Amino acid sequence: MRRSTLEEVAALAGVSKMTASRALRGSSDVAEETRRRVQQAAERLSYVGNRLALSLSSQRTNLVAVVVPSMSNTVFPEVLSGITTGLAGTGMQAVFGISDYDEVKEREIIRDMLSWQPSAIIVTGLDQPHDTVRMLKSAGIPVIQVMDLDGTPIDFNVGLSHGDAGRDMAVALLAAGRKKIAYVGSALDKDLRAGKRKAAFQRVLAAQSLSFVSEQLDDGFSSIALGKRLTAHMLAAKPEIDCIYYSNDDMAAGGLFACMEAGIIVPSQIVLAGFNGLDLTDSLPAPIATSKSPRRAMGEAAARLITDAMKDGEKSSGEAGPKTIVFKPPITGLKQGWT
Amino acid sequence: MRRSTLEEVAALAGVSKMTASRALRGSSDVAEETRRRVQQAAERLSYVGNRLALSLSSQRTNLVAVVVPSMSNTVFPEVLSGITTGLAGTGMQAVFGISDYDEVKEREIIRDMLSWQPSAIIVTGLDQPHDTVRMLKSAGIPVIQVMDLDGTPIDFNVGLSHGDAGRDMAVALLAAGRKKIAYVGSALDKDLRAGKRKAAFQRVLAAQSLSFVSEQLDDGFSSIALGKRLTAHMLAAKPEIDCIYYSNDDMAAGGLFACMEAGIIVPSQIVLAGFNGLDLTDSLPAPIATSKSPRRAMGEAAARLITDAMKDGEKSSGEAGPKTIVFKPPITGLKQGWT
DNA sequence: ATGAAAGCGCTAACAT
DNA sequence: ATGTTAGCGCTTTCAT
Repeated sequence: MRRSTLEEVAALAGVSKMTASRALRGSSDVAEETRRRVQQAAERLSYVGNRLALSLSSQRTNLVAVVVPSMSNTVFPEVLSGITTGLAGTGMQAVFGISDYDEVKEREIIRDMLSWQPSAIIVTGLDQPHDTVRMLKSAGIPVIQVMDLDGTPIDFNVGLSHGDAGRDMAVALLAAGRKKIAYVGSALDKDLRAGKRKAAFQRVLAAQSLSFVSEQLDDGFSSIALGKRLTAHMLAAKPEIDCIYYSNDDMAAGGLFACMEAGIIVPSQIVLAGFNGLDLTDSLPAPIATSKSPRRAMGEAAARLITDAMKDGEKSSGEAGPKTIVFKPPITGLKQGWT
Repeated sequence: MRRSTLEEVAALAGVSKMTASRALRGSSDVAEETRRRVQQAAERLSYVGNRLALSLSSQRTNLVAVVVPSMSNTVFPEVLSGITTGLAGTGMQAVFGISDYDEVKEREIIRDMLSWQPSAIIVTGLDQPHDTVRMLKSAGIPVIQVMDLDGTPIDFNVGLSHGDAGRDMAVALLAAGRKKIAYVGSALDKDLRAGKRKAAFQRVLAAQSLSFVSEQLDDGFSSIALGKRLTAHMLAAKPEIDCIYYSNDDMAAGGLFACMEAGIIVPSQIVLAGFNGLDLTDSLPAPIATSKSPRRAMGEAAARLITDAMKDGEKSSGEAGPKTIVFKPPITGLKQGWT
């Protein structure tokens, strides 16, 4: 069953294509009677409308391209969810792409997305290679970089400083009296933001003439299972550790389960700290410290930035709102007095 | 900076639009020298290509529309991930939409997706209302319904029987000697598949003249925190319960944490059972029973069905592979001898 | 191996 | 309030 076209609807309603178009889009100056006939015709034909033609003709797609590194880590779907929510009712629609933490794939996906002529594009992080940045710049649309602030944005920027997050957590753990701190992480070559947190954390330690008493790193992607395994290893080798900083909450939750199996009491014997503030962390049988990143809010903020930019574009007005939106993730799960 | 067009690339290379088009798409009959000149021109202009025009002209988008109910439950991003993986390298590209478990929203999103003229569409479940089904049918493209098998498919179907899953779990729990079984669930009016599992579970109980000794239901979406809260309530009221079936693993994991806080030993005192087989379930400090649904594999199977259908479409050949792909989720986390 | 003409389905801009 | 003309940027088809 071939899809019916506007022309067919118009013919059935006995009007011109143009009138049919106006009627269906709810233009004001169409006779009520005409509108009804057109709508009935469209209904009868199950008319759907061809947005390729619409967008090509009108020169705007109302598409927002979004590129994230992964769908496996809950964090990114949550951001996407926020973006979708923020875009709801604006006529804009998000389209998602996954880069698999791969710069080359990311470039190809961005190119691909740009070929659909989106009205704006949201990408993860600030660490795109030069040629990707060049491509983004020459697209001539608002570019929003989300989730990270540590770097030089192309255009708009929404996120949090992972350097600050790592630093703050180190300060908080030291303030809680922890001295023998270890690190457990994974895929740091791919997850650059986790690397920034770790580096900042280490800088704080170094300032106190301290360093990680042990490190467990793995190439695989972060997961509860991996965090559990690496932690079990580490605890077996270095039982004197009194604190572990993890690349994120998944790993830290796994660490908690490893401690429980080893009969090590959290947090009195050992404090565990992650990053993200996954919902999970509020329900665990023992507290783990974490930085609560507002994923959904970041997504919504990015969406808002775009809708605002579109409005400003229309009015061709001068100033276009703030270019950077800063979030500060609070630390939870860490109480004083655990010395 | 306005986006450059094929015409501009062609002009810069000193050839016609058509030759430039062929050169960029790697058509065989273009002089090597010409091809080089065109590619250089494209490079110089950061030419990206307009897929709206391409698709409008060529009458195919190579887009696969995918509609899922949510991004908050990890399960769906995993399916999307599988679809993306399965589509990689085929020239097809997935586009995602979220229905928020709302039939009306779902219809509008499907309509919207169809307006982009996708080459195929994947939707979640078999329970779309009539008018949505009608719309899908009249789209004239392959329709793949995923994640559920209990119902009448429109076209292709990939998934598992939630009825069977609920039944099998009931049988297994009874075989493990559990008698006082309770149910904890949420959003059953929206998550129809969880409802199917529960109903089938109850049928098994009824056949043994049993029924749930207690039920805790909630309107909110499933989460670890909610599972924990509802379980704590239930255990306080009915300490004699020796088994709880949950609407899914998130809820069950929360249930486990509630038991741990209450000092109730899992699984000896109480067996907890969920659904999905989240990665989490392999690492928890006590086992919870679950049906491992192969989310990623289901996504990949759906993708494969589509790529096969496209090939068959080309050859215009008769038979088009199996229309239904059945997955059987194994039960894990449940050992005999817990009587 | 290259080019010219026509058209994909729609809307913008200008009539009337 | 309705219609006409032109064209969005590309590919298809047919020439050469």
